[in-house]
Amino acid sequence: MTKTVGHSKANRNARNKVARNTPADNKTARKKPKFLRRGPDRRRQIIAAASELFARNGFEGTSIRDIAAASGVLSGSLYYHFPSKEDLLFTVHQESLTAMRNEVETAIAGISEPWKRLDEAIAAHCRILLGGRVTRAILTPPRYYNLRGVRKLVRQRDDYEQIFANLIDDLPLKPDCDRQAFRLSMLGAMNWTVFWFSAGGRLSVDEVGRQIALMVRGAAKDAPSKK
Amino acid sequence: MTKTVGHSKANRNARNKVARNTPADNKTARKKPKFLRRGPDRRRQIIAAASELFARNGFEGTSIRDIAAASGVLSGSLYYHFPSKEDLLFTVHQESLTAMRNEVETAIAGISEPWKRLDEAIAAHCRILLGGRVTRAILTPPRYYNLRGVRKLVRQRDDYEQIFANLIDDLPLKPDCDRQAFRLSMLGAMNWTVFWFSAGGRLSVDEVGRQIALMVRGAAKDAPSKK
Amino acid sequence: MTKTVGHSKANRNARNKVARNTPADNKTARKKPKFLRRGPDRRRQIIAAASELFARNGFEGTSIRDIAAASGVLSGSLYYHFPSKEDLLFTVHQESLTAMRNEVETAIAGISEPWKRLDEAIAAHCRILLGGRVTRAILTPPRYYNLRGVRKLVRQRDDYEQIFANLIDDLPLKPDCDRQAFRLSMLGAMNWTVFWFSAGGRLSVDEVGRQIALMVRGAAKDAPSKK
Amino acid sequence: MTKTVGHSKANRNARNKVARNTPADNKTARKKPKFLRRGPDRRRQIIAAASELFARNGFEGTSIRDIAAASGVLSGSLYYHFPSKEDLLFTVHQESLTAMRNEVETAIAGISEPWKRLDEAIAAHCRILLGGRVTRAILTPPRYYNLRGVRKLVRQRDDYEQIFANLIDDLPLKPDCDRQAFRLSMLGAMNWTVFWFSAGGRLSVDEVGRQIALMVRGAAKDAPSKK
DNA sequence: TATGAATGAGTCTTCATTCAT
DNA sequence: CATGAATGAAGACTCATTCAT
Repeated sequence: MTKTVGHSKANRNARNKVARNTPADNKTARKKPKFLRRGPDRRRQIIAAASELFARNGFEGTSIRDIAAASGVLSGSLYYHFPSKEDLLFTVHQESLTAMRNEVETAIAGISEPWKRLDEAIAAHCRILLGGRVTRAILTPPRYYNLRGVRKLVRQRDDYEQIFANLIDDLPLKPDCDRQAFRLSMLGAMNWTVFWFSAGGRLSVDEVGRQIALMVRGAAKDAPSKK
Repeated sequence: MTKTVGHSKANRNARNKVARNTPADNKTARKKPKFLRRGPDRRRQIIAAASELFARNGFEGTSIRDIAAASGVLSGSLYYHFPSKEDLLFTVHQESLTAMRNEVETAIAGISEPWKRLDEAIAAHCRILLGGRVTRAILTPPRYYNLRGVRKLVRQRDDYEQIFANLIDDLPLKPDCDRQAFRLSMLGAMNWTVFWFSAGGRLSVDEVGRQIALMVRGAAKDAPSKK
Repeated sequence: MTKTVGHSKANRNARNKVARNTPADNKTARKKPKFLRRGPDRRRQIIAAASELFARNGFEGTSIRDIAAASGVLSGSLYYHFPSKEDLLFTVHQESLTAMRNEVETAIAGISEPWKRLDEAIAAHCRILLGGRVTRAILTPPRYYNLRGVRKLVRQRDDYEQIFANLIDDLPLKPDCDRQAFRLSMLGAMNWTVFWFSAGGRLSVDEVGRQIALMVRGAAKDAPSKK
Repeated sequence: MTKTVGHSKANRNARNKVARNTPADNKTARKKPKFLRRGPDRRRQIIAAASELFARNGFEGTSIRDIAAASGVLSGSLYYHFPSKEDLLFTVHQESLTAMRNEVETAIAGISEPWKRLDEAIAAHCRILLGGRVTRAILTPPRYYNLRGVRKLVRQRDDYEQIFANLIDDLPLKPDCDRQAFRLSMLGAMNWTVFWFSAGGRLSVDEVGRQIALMVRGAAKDAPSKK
């Protein structure tokens, strides 16, 4: 009944080093820039490849070799950069959430009208989500990984979603509207788009965001339409 | 070092009937209850177990052995009932969709007011979804299976969702509201609940449905509140 | 390095019963002819089906279920008639060899000229071999089965081939011709036909036999020797 | 009860070089000689082991684990060198055919008398066949593999056998001798030797070849025909 | 840093065999 | 006699991971 995941001896000990490997500190950790290293950053390449593959095929559906191939490396080499597949997932997550946070915070900066702020946040969230640069795993944190890892993951995600919680707190909503349910439903509507949106289809990314914002307005006390 | 997969503990409660047959007590309980679980019940048991596991862990995240163990059989025995894991998934899908269709159609039968019909449909969808009897896989058809199989799957799901399309067609919506986007967003809000709803939490299943219905009302031309 | 074949508990004990199950004594062993039993003889049906399948796909390439299906039974039922797959093979063998022996002995009966006798024996051997009623396994006794079984098999085959040894003994051959090598090469030429002969092709079964007889004549005393 | 597969004992002598790496002594000999068997030799070792095992036990009768064990590797490692068992078979085939072609072409080079050329070709074919370095599978292409693969196999084999067709074309044969049947029967006589020849027996490899050549001469124009 | 090669546990699946009915 | 259902060992293959070079 207990499923084991891999045989990752290095998981615990090695994770510490990398887990907080934000873009910030791999700038400092870079040593001996040999002439052999192509591209500006192998590590970035790997993250990008992993991000896309995880998003497309899921965590279990993506093999380390897939990621390696997409990064132009052999699978063994990945382990120089990341101690385990799970760690790579965590990093991808973190990067994704950071990117989303940036996008959303930038989008709402300087706007004060509450509904307008929400509109922009929704638009930003959809924009980055459907841009294909973030991982589907963000959205569906697999509950079955070892707990330590997932807790961190979930905490990060919750931190990000707190932005929306704050936005919603500022909204005048009908009294029987539960703000938590509202937030989660709204995020659901947005996140779900990854399963049906297709680039180049009838609806543009922007239009998708606009429609969700439109739908969500309804909970307002007086259901005001956008002006 | 082997990592354990978290939820393994949580499995117990959901499987009391079957749990007796785990490898652990094989040694003592063997041989006697073999023929007791015969008949078409076995098939149902397997479908139920698979449904739950697929829902919790995804298709790739669920092993045939997991399903077998949860059904009180050995892995080889599954193949007496289903020709392949994929086939099992398809069956689970079909059953899930049939169950959902029944629940929803029953719920809206005899109701004529369009918004009320939608309310009931939402409630029914959430009810069955969060009852744990349907598979997350319905919701996120993995694109990478063999195409023939998936096409069938997607067609079935689309057939089901057509119910909602029809419901929405009858709704008086604001002119700038795209009915397709509306439907997909609404389904997203509902389907996403499987990722955050927890039974016994603050919100009941019914309340969740009510809140989604509430949110969604906003897109109405005049945003009428429930009476 | 040691491969186990199945988990056939019943092999030894049960084999005794069946191993000498010639057509002769299953006529006596037949009891209670219920109205349910279709066809003259289930047992024969199974042997026929097995014979053809072994011949076409080899021993490992044929599953008990294949044989069962081809006999109109379920796999479990085969075990009423034969204690194991290997035993079935042995029976098939025996039947094949008996059939071949009959065919060959009939063909040469009443002929006295040694070369003519050989011609007829070759023709008969090819006839029955290419008639599809005997198993390829006769020809290539897999050396890796449990020794007891194979030894019996090989003995049977050698008994049959003794007919040819006798035929050859009567032949006036060149002094440097080794009669054993002659026999084995000739049998090789004949047996190999199963790998290339195709019914309905340019050459008839009879013609194939004739050509082999023709080729083989070369070893005659008065054939031209190497210079 | 588990049956052992006979020849397992006979494996030892043929595998002395590698046998050290069997599971048995893994415990003591581990970790040290890992990198010693690197390089393209591994590939050769695997091909050699596979060739022998396929020849002895057939394709279905040989497990990937058998081959791995005989190569001093674990089964998973084979897949680093060959993408599939079938692919390994194809490679073994190709190597075998190449080896045979070389041997035969070398043997007949510089000889002009047609019968003498055939004698040498037969000798060469038998020599390499009975040297144990080629696979029985060459000879009996199992018809049930995926068609694409088998077709390639068969084509290769036919290419090789074309050498003999050419040789035979130069032969003055009796008018009623079918040259195709002659070739196939002759090849049958040769190929069949793998089923009866035993090294160290009464007949040497060379003698076997000589005897087949002798037998085959019968089809010569001036050999005595049937009366 | 990267790679080639290996590892070993795990995956899905097949199959000979058993046995209660 | 036949069947439906199960068993469990083995099969081919995958994959995260390791490590000497």
